[in-house]
Amino acid sequence: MARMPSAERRQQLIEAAIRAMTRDGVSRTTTRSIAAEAGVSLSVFHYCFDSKQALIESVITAITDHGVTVAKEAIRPKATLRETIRAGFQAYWDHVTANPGEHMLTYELTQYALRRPGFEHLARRQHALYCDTYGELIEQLRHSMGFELRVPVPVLARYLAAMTDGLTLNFLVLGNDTAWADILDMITDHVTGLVCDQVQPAAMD
Amino acid sequence: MARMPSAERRQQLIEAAIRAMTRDGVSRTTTRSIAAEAGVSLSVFHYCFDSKQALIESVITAITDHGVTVAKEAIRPKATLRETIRAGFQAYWDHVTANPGEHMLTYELTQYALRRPGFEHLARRQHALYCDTYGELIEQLRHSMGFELRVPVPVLARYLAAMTDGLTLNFLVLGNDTAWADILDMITDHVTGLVCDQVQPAAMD
DNA sequence: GTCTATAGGAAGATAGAC
DNA sequence: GTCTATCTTCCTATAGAC
Repeated sequence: MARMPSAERRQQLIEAAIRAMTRDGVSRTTTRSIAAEAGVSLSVFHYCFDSKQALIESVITAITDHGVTVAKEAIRPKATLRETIRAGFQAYWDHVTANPGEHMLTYELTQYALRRPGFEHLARRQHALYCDTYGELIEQLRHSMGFELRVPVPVLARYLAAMTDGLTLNFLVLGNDTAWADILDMITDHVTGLVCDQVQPAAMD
Repeated sequence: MARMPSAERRQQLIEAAIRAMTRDGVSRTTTRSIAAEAGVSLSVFHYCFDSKQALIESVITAITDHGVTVAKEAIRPKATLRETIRAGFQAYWDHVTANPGEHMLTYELTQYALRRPGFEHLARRQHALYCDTYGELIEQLRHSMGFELRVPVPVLARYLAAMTDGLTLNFLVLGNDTAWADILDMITDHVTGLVCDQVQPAAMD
């Protein structure tokens, strides 16, 4: 194999690990299968990472950061607040249905982290970042569209992070057998009802 | 060790497996550790179960049925619909905070089942049962307290199953650092607002 | 930096005595 | 039914040549 700087090899191994874990599940993914997926030998793996745990730590960080990006891109201002919220939920949901393996992997890694002593902080960082991201998106909308909320922003943010997580897991288990659109409509109504308008709701920033 | 009928030994091993998995996590629980927890030798394990997977199948079934029981016991009619709903959420939440390991194990087993070919049906059964249980509880309340809903029962049931699941996972990761009571209040308001009264809301069956 | 080869251990499952 | 002992396989990690 061609020689390559360590940093690049590390990135290559992280991406290979994500592919292998998405395909086979975290518990069935071995250092050998990751090295094979990356097209390198086993000792190259251990040249770049001290241990399997060190690699997984990098994988969790990468997956978490990517998840935050996905959530942020789901919000695109529309004509009304309701449409903005509904479209945001839909964009997130489209990502889930289009990339079930990626979301499945996220859950697996959360539990992996919770179960390894010294790794709990990675799981906490992941969920805290999601809560913070929702909080930022709410504040952003609140300022651009001009409204107040009947509940504190952190409470709503925590609820949204947890609730979407639960819907996602439920979809991963039960699949597309249900009128998910009805559920997204219902939570849109709920969230929309939590705002008390201060200016014209149709006005954009 | 004392001789024992197979059925009893099987039950003993299932309970030992649940204790070991709750303590160590599913992936770190071995046939040896289960046998040790049950106080029997490794070959007794394989005398009672063809394989580790066969035992885990029994464990998943047991855990799922227990979870349904917990959910059903959370609902106890109160003076008003709102109080009934709020107390139901609280009872479920008290169970989560008092038995985090049990709920954690439930999530782990769901993923274990999703990842083993031929075991997906156990994960689906688990989540389908939860949805059905919520559906039954809703119908029961609807008849005893006399009201109609603005959304179809299966939609609300699916939402409640998924949402509580998400809140639980969020708690398991982030712990008790938040005003969870505010979130339970908020979802109580939401659900209460979904009913359109047909008779006196304070009347009990 | 990358390779081949192997150390060292732990896992699931089985054999055969009692 | 239960035991001890063992088979077989697969894993992480390392050693040492190139």
